[in-house]
Amino acid sequence: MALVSVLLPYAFDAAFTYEAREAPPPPGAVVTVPLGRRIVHGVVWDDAPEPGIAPARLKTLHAVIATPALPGPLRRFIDWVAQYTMAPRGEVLALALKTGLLDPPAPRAGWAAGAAPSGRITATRQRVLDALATLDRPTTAELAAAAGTGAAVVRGLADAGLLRPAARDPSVPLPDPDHAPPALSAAQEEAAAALRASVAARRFEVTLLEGVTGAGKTEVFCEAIAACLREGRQALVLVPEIALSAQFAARFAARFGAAPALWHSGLTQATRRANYHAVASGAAKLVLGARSALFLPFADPGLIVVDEEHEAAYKQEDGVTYHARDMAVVRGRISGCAVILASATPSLESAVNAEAGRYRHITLAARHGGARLPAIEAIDLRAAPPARGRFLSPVLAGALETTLEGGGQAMLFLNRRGYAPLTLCRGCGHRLTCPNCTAWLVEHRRPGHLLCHHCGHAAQVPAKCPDCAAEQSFVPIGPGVERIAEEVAELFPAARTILMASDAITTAEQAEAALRAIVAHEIDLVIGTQMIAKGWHFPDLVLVGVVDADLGLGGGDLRAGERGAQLLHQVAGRAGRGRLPGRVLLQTYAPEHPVMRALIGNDLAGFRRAEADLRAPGHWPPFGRLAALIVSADEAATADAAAAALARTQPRDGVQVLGPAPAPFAMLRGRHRRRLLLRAPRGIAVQPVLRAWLDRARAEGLPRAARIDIDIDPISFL
DNA sequence: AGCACGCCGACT
DNA sequence: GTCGGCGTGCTC
Repeated sequence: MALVSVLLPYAFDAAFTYEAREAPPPPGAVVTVPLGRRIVHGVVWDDAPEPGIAPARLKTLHAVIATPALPGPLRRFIDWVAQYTMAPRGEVLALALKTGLLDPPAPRAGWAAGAAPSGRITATRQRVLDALATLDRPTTAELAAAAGTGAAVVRGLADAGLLRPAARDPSVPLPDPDHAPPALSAAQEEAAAALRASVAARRFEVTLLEGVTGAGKTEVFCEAIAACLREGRQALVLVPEIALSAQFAARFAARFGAAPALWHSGLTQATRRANYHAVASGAAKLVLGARSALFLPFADPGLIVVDEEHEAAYKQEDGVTYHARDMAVVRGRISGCAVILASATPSLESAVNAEAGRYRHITLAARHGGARLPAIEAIDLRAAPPARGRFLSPVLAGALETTLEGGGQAMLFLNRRGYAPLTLCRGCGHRLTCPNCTAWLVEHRRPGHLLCHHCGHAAQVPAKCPDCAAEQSFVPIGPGVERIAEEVAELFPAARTILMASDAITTAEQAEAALRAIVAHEIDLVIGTQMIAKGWHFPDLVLVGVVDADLGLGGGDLRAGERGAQLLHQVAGRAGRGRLPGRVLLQTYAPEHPVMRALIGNDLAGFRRAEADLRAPGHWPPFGRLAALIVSADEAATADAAAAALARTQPRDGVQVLGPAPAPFAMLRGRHRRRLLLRAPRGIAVQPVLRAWLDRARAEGLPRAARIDIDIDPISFL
């Protein structure tokens, strides 16, 4: 009897061997197999079956599921991601194989012309029959809408035998590459031509598409998508967060005359299932999704676009820790298709790859449609400090006043949710911290409580200080966006404002409604966090004020400067996108900081070179590799013992180990954390080094109660 | 991921 | 005396 290898979507690295009674199903087939006393889903894998399994343990394949097989490139991608991230292969398979999606979506009840031409044909009934002739098995609602009548007429025709039920597979709208091609500038057209050629070459090639904010990158990569559609192949566009997907979906619908198939966690099960099968069959030609869309079973992928490729949100932090931008490149290589990385502020990784010739580099240096880049100035808070208890310097307040009086739209950016990031006792300086995490509790006035941003712990401000027993002694320190909104309401009571933060705007619909109100200029002043930095196009926005440009630049994080420059550049890019020139004011205590200088001088390329010069000598990424070992345990002593065991057994030749140190949040969600960092030159594969290290540590008594999480290419250092 | 087996606390 | 807590370990 034949043996088959089946990979199961659980934390197993090895495929299990089963016996097949009939001809074994080919690799990729989705099957059910017995596991313990359960029947579970799995996928026939490419590994050679293990012949040595004791016959008593060997079980028999249960069934082959009638669902699309996982294509070979996807299987190889899963294997690759697993070996790279050091996650068990089954855990990576679980990202692709979701049990609830396997059944094909139910056909939709539709109508076709009936056989019996009986019954009266009224004018309305005739309209329905005319509409029917132009549609493919429409549903009752579609048919009624097309005929401009109600469902009752359709029912009546069905009862009279003039319509018969005819089920229809859920159709996916077909995007048309020539639906509404935009007028491109000469620079855009040149870039578009290069990208079209890259897609048409039908082979792996990565292009870094760098364009200043407002340069029209989207129009340009839409030309690559059009080329892909003309080839009849599928295009995938990744966005860093789903808040952006609604805006993109609308733009694609306008450009291609059909909405893209969406893929993100916010979809209903029925939609996910329909889209999964449409992707697998190849019917969905344009897919817009979050990072998990990389694991969809594309039938014929021709292009992958990673928009805002520098975004940290592409890094999956829990479970399998992968960077979707890097994995998109791998997916493209394995699938043999073109990859486009688009950004106004490319990551140093991608910039270095482009410079080294591994990626093609296309730059759009000017804004589209004659709009100019905004003028960026620093406000030195040492020279022009805000009044006591205020956070807007007189210079910024004055600029806001001028803008608002002139009927202009303005934006205030502060990357901090809530009212105040810190609450402390006036008497003794006691700070309110989270009991589960090493973090301050952030005051939120809207629901009216303190909140831990790491574990969600909520609390009330205590009436008495737990340390010095002083009564009513707690005061909020520092601003969050809610506090800025309060200050703005006092300064400009007549201004129509909106507060955009993730706690206020949680759904795509809310984001869309806010976007509409701002574009319609029903809002004078937008106050927001990170959420307002990205992608939005507000044509009337002329002034952007950054409340705390220094925020996030300290703290010793490797990428703090790079991230700060990217974020501030993105925010600044919201200004002056329409006809009016934009102005950006950065409130800072360090106007001479390289990040401020790069922004004011509009010299991000120079900033990147300076960053590269800082990182290259020490083999810091992207000139070397990093891997983080996060040790966590219920007891601090256990975490310390495990960290010590890892330190004792650390690898020595050619690599360097930093730590152990308390992880920046030494306690998170009630677990004690320690971190070790492995740094290696670029040419060394860190995975084998880590594997050998863990083996040594286990042999030397690594406490079993400690958990070790591995993060290859860590980016956040939290 | 489940679902076992396996050793220590409050009940019919 | 038993029911049951969830800690480690195994599943072809």
